Amino acid sequence: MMATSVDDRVDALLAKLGRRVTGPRRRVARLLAGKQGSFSAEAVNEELPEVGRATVYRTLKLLSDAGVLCKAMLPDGSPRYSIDHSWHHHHLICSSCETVQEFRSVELERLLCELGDEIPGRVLGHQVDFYVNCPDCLQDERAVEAH
Amino acid sequence: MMATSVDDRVDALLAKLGRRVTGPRRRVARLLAGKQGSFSAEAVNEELPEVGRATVYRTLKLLSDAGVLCKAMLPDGSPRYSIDHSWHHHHLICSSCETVQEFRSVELERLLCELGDEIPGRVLGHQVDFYVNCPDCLQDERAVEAH
DNA sequence: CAGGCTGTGATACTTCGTCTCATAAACGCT
DNA sequence: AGCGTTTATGAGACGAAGTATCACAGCCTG
Repeated sequence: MMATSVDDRVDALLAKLGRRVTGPRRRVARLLAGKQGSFSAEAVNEELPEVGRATVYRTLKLLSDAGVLCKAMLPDGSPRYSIDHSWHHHHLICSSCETVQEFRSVELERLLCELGDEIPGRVLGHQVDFYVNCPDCLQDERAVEAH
Repeated sequence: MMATSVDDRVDALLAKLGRRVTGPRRRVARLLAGKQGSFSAEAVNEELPEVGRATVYRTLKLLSDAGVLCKAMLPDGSPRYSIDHSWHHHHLICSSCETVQEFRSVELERLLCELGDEIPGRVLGHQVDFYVNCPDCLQDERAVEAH
């Protein structure tokens, strides 16, 4: 059944990590599975009053570390989580609605890799963010302009 | 005289912005002028106990907006300020000592610009961060390994 | 079912930044 | 220089976001 597939995947993930399968973790995972776009830790916390705040934060960190979630920073430094759909990607961050979208470019990746060789020291990773106004927000903007 | 050159530049900047030249602003600017590398707002605050916290934050924002300082985010989202030496640049962030360095590449800039055209919506800006272990930290690491 | 870990949740605490507001300082004008 | 307007300051309250603590619960193994 569909209803159990999320649980199954969470079970498998936790087993792989040697962590226990618990009610709160399932509840968080189920909520996330049903979410579109990006969300803040605090939003998750508010939507799950039956799960303690500490546990929400712990679980988000757990899932981030496991690569299920990915954490992006808004321009002001506040984190947003989103389901990690693809292995290595970058972000399109809407400055207006604060939504985060994934973005990929083979070319970009290749260039960044080349540049890494010229950088003194050891390169651990990189991050590219585009700050944008997403199509939806542009639409709204036009609607406002037209009264 | 050398002693007044920092003040002169701050005076000119503030005049250009239509802001007042005040003691606290001079004190912050003088401190920053003598700094190497990157620093947190709180560090500046601690080094200037005679300047109020709100004023330190306000002045850092002022100088950031004016392009004198530039604000980079550590992987955990905490901001670091550094003197902005060149107009458009990206960052090398050491995960170990948390130092931020400037980084520039014409090629990268061109590619990012091209990619911007393909992105749906309006692109406002972009940001590229490399997470590294800087040469100094690698040196220290080797020293530790060798007992 | 006993005993040990792991996980949980209430809550205190910390950190970082903003807001408020009475006071003080800067600056243009004369 | 003195005056009045405007802007800036600083003490402290406030708020948001995340972490630490710790007693207790519940899962798992033997």
